[in-house]
Amino acid sequence: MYEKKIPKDFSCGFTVLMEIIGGKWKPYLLFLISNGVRRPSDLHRKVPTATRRVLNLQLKELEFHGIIGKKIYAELPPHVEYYLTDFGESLLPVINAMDAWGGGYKHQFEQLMLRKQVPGEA
Amino acid sequence: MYEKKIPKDFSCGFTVLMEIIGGKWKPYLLFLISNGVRRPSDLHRKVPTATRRVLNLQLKELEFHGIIGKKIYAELPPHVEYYLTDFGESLLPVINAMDAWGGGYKHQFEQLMLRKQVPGEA
DNA sequence: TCAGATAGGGATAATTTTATCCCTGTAAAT
DNA sequence: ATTTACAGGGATAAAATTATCCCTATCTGA
Repeated sequence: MYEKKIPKDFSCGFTVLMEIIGGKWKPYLLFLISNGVRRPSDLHRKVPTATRRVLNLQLKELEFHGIIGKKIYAELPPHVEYYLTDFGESLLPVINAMDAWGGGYKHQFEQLMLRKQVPGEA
Repeated sequence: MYEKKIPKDFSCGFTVLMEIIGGKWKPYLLFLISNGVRRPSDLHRKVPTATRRVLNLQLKELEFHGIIGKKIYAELPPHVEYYLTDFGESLLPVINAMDAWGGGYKHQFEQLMLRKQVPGEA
């Protein structure tokens, strides 16, 4: 993936969690997969903003940690499907809690961000 | 802080949460502050790995979002104390849930990371 | 008077994460 | 025969985040 020069301290559970779901597209990919979007091309259609390349990288990391699994069908043209593992399922409540908290703050958050963008205005 | 070039989509609660606590030292700072470590210099002593500069930046962002507050005592030498706001308190359960999940996976995680480091070994 | 503690921040470098570009291969359809 | 859909990845650039270095100011104590 990428050889880190500054070692992280994984004695903290929080840091461990972040290592696993802390990629730009990972939480969204998990959401999609848990909602039945399984094939790489379908996932890409749902997240056209990201490149296939980038999605592949994030999927590979999720797979590395056993959050998702990958079924490769011996067909041509290629056919691949991702699925949430039981371990991955155990993550959903946590992600939902995070999303819920953030959702509650969203409105106020947007107000704040607006002020940041427009300090004096031209 | 830093003028971003690629706009983020904050319509998602998860993204909002990440914007708030997604800094390298922020969760740990929150933990410390919620446990009574209030003054900048004390926080730095607890996190000597980070520079005062960096801690200040992260603290400023937490303050910006109303997670923590700052009391400036009109004394010399300067005296500053941070505290968790009520809003910040509401974040603790979420952070705890995250930490708990990661803590449960920690052991297995360490095993995985070891293999990553030592593919074939010299 | 000089070191050390308090708190803060500008300028810039290093690190880490994402994005972009382009290439491989096969089968079905036009 | 050329295009399209499928899946995957190397090389490299850009963006974002952290880290490093150094300077300001005031008061206390040696």
